[in-house]
Amino acid sequence: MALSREQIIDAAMTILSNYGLASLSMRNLAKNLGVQPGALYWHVKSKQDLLVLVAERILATTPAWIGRAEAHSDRAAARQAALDIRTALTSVKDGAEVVSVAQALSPKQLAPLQRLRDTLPANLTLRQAEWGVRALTHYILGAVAEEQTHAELILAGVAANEEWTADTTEAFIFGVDALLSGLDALAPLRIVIDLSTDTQAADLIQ
Amino acid sequence: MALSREQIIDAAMTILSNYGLASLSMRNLAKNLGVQPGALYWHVKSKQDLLVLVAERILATTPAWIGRAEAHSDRAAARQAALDIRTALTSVKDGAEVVSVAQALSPKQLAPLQRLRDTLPANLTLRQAEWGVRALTHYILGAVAEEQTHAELILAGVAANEEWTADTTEAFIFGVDALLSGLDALAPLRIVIDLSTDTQAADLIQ
DNA sequence: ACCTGAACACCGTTCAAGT
DNA sequence: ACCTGAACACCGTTCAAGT
Repeated sequence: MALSREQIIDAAMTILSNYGLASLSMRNLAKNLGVQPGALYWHVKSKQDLLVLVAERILATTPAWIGRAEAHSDRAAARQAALDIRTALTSVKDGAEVVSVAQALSPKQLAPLQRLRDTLPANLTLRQAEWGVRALTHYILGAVAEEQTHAELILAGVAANEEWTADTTEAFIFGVDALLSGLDALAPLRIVIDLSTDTQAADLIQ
Repeated sequence: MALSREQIIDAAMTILSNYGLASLSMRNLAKNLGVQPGALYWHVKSKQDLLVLVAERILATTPAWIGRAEAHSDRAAARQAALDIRTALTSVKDGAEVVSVAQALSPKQLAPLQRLRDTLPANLTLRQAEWGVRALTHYILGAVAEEQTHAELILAGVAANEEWTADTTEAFIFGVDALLSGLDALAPLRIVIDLSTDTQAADLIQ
């Protein structure tokens, strides 16, 4: 049967889970699929292209919270969203790094991250909300990437298991809470105006 | 005259400035120095080793604020420190990515980042301060890396110059302020105790 | 439509041997 | 002490040619 794009992503995920990003080469991937390297390029434009697909797959295990208005502006929901993304990233070796690279290659292509916006304080400016999502995203990806590479260095016996390593979840949440609390504090005062009837005010908010 | 480690770092910085991280290979570096690739390995343990040295050089252009107690817990000082780090990173193509990689390879080796701690709220727990530095670091490196790769994509004509690109400094500061404000909010209440005379209290704080 | 074979232009690293 | 030459084991990507 003919090779498929989905098969390629599957094989990539397997390599990632077992050996990590360093082993995810097009040649090695082809070997695992019993195919010549060039064959992959009929299904996928480039390695960068593939990495974006893999990143989407990694984040796909994320629950479909949000997009639902009830979650909006709920601090607990935001914290939970961050934790869900974290577990998705942690489910595969070097997951955070893969997503980081993918997001650098094609920014804002990754829907689950963009959906963090709906959990942020509702009274943020549009620009502020955009900045807030990016700040949260940078924090999450950076923090989890550090967790993962540090954990792998320990497994390899290269690094010592320092004391701070232990409560990695607590540390993660601390950063998320700090960011969320700060976003709340920086948000403009909440002014109750019905924008559907007051179009002048709607303009002012940009 | 014999090659020196310093010369190698110089040449690496030149390549970085002119062509970016993708062009910084050991082989290309050797060619620029008029030397065989193997020669580099007498002065440097590995490419990873070199990247850490280059990262230190990039951050070395950072002013030697802090470490001075006056800066401690001053929000304006913290904001300025973050901005100084940002300009250091921006001074070289892919600077933020280089430092990110270096920091992933040998965490906490990079002094200027660690010195951010001295600008954080003084009443944070030791653990909290450590987490705070890491959160700030992740944010700074992530945000500046995005700025830089996005700017390079625009130069290459690959990406469109979207509207949000403009006030990149404003966006950066917004994130820093959010984080700092959040850290303030999460810090334990400030209790005025003279630890030099009250050793029991000193123990409690860990 | 889908893949092979083979090539092109690269990598990082090691190490005997030279000076 | 410092470097060359040459090799080892890899990369991503392209593309005529096959089926």
